[in-house]
Amino acid sequence: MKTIVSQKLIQKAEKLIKEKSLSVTEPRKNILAFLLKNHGPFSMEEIHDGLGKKACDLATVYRCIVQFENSNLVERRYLGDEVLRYEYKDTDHHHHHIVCRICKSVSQMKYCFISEIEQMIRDKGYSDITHSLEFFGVCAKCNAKR
Amino acid sequence: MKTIVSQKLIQKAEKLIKEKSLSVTEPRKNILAFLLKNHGPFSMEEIHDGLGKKACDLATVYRCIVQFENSNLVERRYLGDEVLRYEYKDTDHHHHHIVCRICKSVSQMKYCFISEIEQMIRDKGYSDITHSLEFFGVCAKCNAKR
DNA sequence: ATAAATATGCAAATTATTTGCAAATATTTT
DNA sequence: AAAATATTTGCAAATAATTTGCATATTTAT
Repeated sequence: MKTIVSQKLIQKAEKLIKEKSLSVTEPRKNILAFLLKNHGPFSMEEIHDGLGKKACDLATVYRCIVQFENSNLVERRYLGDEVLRYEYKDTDHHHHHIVCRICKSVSQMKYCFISEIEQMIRDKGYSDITHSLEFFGVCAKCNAKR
Repeated sequence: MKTIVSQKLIQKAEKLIKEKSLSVTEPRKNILAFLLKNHGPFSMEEIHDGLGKKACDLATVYRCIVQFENSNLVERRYLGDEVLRYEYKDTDHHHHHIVCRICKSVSQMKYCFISEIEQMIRDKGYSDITHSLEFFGVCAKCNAKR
């Protein structure tokens, strides 16, 4: 997945990083540009590999991704195996994934109601469909405390 | 979360293990009985601790849980942190979870459409609600091969 | 341009998970 | 019911994933 990232994407990455008032460094620009170009989601290693000759240390990938996550630039995905993966969080394009249990291919899907979604997935030729759905929020007790 | 597990639950666990034609061992009975009694989901460590004096080796918990998962007795949950958790898979009670981002409390929820669900969660006093939804299946390409 | 603050690379530490193997337990066969 | 076979367990060691300390390099603020 080593891909050449255009100057344009590097600039967009830079802009996004600045908007979150993080310092703009080479590794951060490269990592974010990579995620802008390639949808993913990717594991830490895959991101590291994907940077190719621009590679920074793997520890730096970990540190950058954690920061991007905190800044809401990146979101973490869990796809059923034990690996956590990360992708650029485009606020305008909320979506979910269809993961093949066998070949692990990942394709994207627009959001809609569950049963319609499952039908859609079936229409795409998938079988044995299951899903994982979890909600996160701040509970009443914690809301009362703040 | 050390709880006394009744003889009844041990027997139910035994029955379930037999039905999957796995050999019935003390650690397996105890682990499954614990999951029958306590909803969870729990991490490997939490399960291990939960067994209390009946504790087997932590490695055994790992091995048993993997087998239960393969046999569809247990399902794995990802709740947004980096820990994988496991719970008894009751085929009659498909459900999802609401996880508090702050206190990490977990409560259960019956399945329904997303927007209705989110309203329901809001009604329970949660705020800042997000969710994670992924689908898994066998893709058309892989289906063609088998 | 310089000073202060922050991030990086590298190596080492930590943590989570898996594995090999001998002993123990469970299942199957007689 | 006992013996033979197969499977599982505990323990310790290995592996893999993630995090950390710290000196150096880079970035931002002055």
